[in-house]
Amino acid sequence: MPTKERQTRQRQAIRDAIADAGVPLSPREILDQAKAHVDGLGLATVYRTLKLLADAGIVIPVEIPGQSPRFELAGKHHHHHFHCRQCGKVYEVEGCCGHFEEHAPAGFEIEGHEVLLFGRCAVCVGGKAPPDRAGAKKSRGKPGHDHHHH
Amino acid sequence: MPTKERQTRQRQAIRDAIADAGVPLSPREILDQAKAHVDGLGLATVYRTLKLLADAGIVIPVEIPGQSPRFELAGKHHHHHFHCRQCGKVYEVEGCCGHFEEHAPAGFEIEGHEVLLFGRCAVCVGGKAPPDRAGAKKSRGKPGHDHHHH
DNA sequence: GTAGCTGCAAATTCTTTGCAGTTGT
DNA sequence: ACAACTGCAAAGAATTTGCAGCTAC
Repeated sequence: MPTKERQTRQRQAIRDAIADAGVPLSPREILDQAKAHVDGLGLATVYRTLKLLADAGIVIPVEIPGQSPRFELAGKHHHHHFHCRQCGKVYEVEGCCGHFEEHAPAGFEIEGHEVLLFGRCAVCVGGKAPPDRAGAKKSRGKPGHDHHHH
Repeated sequence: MPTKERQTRQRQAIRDAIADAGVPLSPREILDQAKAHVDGLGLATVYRTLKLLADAGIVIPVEIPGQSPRFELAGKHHHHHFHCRQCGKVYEVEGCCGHFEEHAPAGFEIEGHEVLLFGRCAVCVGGKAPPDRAGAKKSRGKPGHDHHHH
C-alpha cells in the first residue's frame, strides 16, 4: 500500500512560502505567509506538511538554541547560519572551514555537522535603530536593507 | 535591593548532578539525579535553578536539534559536541577549527559560534554492544535513559 | 524575622492527533 | 469512488508561573 501523495493548494503554498523566504521560517511564520494564498489554512496542516517535506528531504530544519525550529529548502549550496542576538534575525553564511572529522574522537563516524555563528548583524552593528526582536524575513546574508515584518 | 541568592540543598544537588555527569543533562535527567539527594525535589525547581545558573554563567545550555536543551558546567576548555544518531548520546569533542569570522558577511560582528557534529559514536560503530535507543528519526527522544514517545 | 526558596498545581506554549467532512486522481 | 488531505478542537508534552508554606541567613 504505497502511499501516494497528492498535490494540494495548501502544500504548494507552504512550499512556496519556504522557497520565497531567503531565510529559514518557523511553522508560525510559514502559516502566516501561506495563509495569504490559502484562506483558512490551519497550523496543523503546516506541521503535517513540514514533517512530510522534511522526511522527503525537500526541506531541512534549522534550529536556533531556545527557539522554535525553522525550515528552509534543502539542496542549497553547503552553508550555515548566523543568528543576530539583537534583532533575532537568521542569515545564511557561505563557506565552511570543514575538516571537522579530525576533531572527533577516534573510532567515531562523522556523518555531518552544523555550525551556528551568533553576534550582531551589520544592520544592528551600524544602525541606530535596532529593529528589536522579529521573525526574520528575506535578506540573503546581504544586510543593508530589509522590509516588512510584524 | 541586590538580590541575595541562597545556598540550598536542592541547588547544591542540581549543580552536583550537572558537575558529576560527564555530558550535558536535560532538566528531566538532572531531576532524576538530584532527587537521589533531595527527596521531593520538583521539576519546577530544576528549571528555576537552571535559569539562575545559566544567567549567572555557571552552566551553559547545549542544544541538539529536536531535543530538549541539556546543560553542562561552564568554564571548561573550549569544546563542541558530537551527537550519536544511533544511541542518542552526546559527547564532548575537543578542538575547533576556528576562523569562523572570515565566513561571516561583511559588517557582521561575530560574538561566538557553536559546532555540532553528528554520526555514530565508537561504541555504535564497533557494533559489539550497541546501547541502542533513540530513533534515527526526528522525534523527541530522551537519550541516556529514556522511554516514551508517540 | 523576613526575603528568598520550594513543591504543587494551574497556566502557557508548542506540536501532535482524532474526526468528520472535502478533494485530488 | 476512495484514499489522502484538511480544519478544528482536544490531547500531549515541555516549560513557566502563582501561591502558601518553609528555610537559609
